[in-house]
Amino acid sequence: MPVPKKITLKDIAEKLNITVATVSRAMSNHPDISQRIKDQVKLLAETLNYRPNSFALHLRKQRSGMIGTILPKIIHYHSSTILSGVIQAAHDLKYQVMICESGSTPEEEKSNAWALLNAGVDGLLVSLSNNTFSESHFSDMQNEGIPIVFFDKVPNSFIASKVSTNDYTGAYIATEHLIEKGYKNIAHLKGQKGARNTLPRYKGYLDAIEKHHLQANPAFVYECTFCTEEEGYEVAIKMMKKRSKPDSFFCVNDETAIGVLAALRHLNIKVPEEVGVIGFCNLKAGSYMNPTLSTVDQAGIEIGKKAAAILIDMIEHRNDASGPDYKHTIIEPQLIIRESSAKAQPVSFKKKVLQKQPQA
Amino acid sequence: MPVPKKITLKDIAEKLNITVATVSRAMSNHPDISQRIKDQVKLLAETLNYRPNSFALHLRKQRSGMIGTILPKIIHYHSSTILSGVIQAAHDLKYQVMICESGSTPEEEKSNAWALLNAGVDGLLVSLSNNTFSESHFSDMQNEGIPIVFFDKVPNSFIASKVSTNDYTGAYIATEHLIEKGYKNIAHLKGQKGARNTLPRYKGYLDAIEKHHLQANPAFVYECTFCTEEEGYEVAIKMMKKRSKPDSFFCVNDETAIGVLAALRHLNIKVPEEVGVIGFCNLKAGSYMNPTLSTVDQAGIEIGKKAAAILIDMIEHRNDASGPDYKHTIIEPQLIIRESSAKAQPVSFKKKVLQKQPQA
DNA sequence: ACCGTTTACGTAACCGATTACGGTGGAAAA
DNA sequence: TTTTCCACCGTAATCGGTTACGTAAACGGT
Repeated sequence: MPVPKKITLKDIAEKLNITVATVSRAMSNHPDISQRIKDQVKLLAETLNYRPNSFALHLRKQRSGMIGTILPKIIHYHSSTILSGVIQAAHDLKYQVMICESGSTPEEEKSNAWALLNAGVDGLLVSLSNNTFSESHFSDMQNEGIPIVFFDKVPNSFIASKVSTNDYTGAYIATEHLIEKGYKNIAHLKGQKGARNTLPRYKGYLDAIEKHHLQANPAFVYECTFCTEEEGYEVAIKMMKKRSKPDSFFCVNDETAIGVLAALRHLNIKVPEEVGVIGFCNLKAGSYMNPTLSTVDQAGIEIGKKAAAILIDMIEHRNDASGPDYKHTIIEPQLIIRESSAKAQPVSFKKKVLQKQPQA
Repeated sequence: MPVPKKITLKDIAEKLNITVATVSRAMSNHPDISQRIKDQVKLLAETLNYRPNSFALHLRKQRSGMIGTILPKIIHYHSSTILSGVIQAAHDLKYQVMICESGSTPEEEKSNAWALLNAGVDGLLVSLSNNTFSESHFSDMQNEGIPIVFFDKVPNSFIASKVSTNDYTGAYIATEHLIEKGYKNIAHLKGQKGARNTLPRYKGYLDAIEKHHLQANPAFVYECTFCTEEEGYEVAIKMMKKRSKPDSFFCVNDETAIGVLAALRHLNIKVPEEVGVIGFCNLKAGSYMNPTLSTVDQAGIEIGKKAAAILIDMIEHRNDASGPDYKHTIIEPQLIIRESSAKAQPVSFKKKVLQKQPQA
């Protein structure tokens, strides 16, 4: 197929016997250009289907209006939710989004970052892989003046702009919710050893228990290896077959919580009457369960929107005199109470709550 | 912060008292350049952290190595799976992926397409929104020589390269599977009126029934409005309360199938012993159900990979003398048999199967 | 000594836009 | 009539690379 040659300003200029400069100015309504020429140019541009060459514009402006996004895996519900937020915010600000999957390896992550920069993105949005412990390549980029915002899975010590959910308070309110419902022996299925959110969630769990003067039982805490439904199932079966068993489960994610629900069903244990369960992530699947799964929602859309907005702000103010002030924006997660934790409240607690809110 | 000036070939040339042309050639190992100069240039480029300006390269080559992807919604599991496939294939071929969400409106779809082209993508990957009935804007682009591949939700009559799953055979094998399991009164929850896959799946369902000499019962066919779990639940409750009720359900998607499962559970009907259920999509949630949900897997990764590969092939051969041959690549879906349809086979059918495979 | 070839680099055009600066022609002011 | 000024458009530099073409020096052969 003879690809139709792309129309350039030069083509229009030649047909009208004027120069490209005049055409360019006519297109952008420059006051120096007569109305007659403007009309001619615009008409011809319209009929020829002229569209400016983006490559030339990018070269001239030294900006592309594109941001790059790197995340471990897209198919995770949480990831795609965040990505959706990124895209929405970016589009509102007239930016396009490029995307890479690091597949949880630091090497891919690094090569993806450079690939995106080589493709011409104005800035980078990065959700770290669980296996990334050195952020040196990102500091190189920062030193070169490339705007970077970390989101969701953010580095601990590395100084940069970050946006993430508060894993600690998420775990805290989930655990506290179970306590308020009257559960006293709360088990916790921890995340993997390396995972970034494992410790904050564990600490939130511990602190909520301590705050409410309950005893944390180390036998009720299990560190997951895979964080899958299968593992949740097996762990719950084991725990519930011991003599000293928990009366509720706070799980590091919804997958394991769903496994726990399956185990309890298998053991003919009533949820939430006998045992309560709460997860973390607000997977769609949780609302399909029987009973439906209580969980913690991480407001993925908000994380994505916020991160993109911050990045684009950095891009558009990168020449400002004042240095960049790196901030860590923390999005508060929200409790989603469904059936798996909806036990009737013990009377004592109802009283407490009423006392706290005298004019309920 | 004083953004460090980006190093260009000019900087290197000046420091070494040579011209940019020489530097350029030295960097690309041109035979005309002496080893001494090459060494000097490469060393300096390394120490100065030189990286070529992508905008200049794009302008020169008139190609960016980026492809644009438009899909209705990313958070759908099926969409993100396809997207993942697109990214994998694109990266293997050294392409980057830009992405837009059309949110199921033709206007967004159109503006997204132009926005991607204005951003400089070399080609377009499009999954149509359900509400897109006119593909005229895409034909404009095609006429301009812009490579476009439609995937997943593809247009019917519009002539272009397309990649999609075979909805017809997917429905056929799902229905046939139920028949082989001995179910005889198969209900079908159809998709929405407008949706692209509604009719093929309906036809696959009908043909499988006819092929096996069963009677299709119009009372067992329901056209969904929302295709949600709730709707599946309500429809199943209604159907199962009538005098003449189905003994199995083939649902247009897993959501409605999950709703049907919930309804049957509520009615204390045993699955799969009394009633069989099969969905379509292979959502993760289906494997969490009790009983686990049989379904049809659409091989999203394959769709994405194939579509990206075809598009990039079009991009890289767009100047070939022969015109583009638009092909419709059809990916065959796969039956995922789980508990919700795993009834013991009737003897007659076992015989049949054994007869068909004499040396089993 | 003369000429052709090779080696190794420079010159300049090009990709397609934007824009500072320069120039011309005509009308109004002096 | 000359000067001035403005309206209007052209010239050329620029962004940062690539590459066709030109050319100086060195080298070898006769």
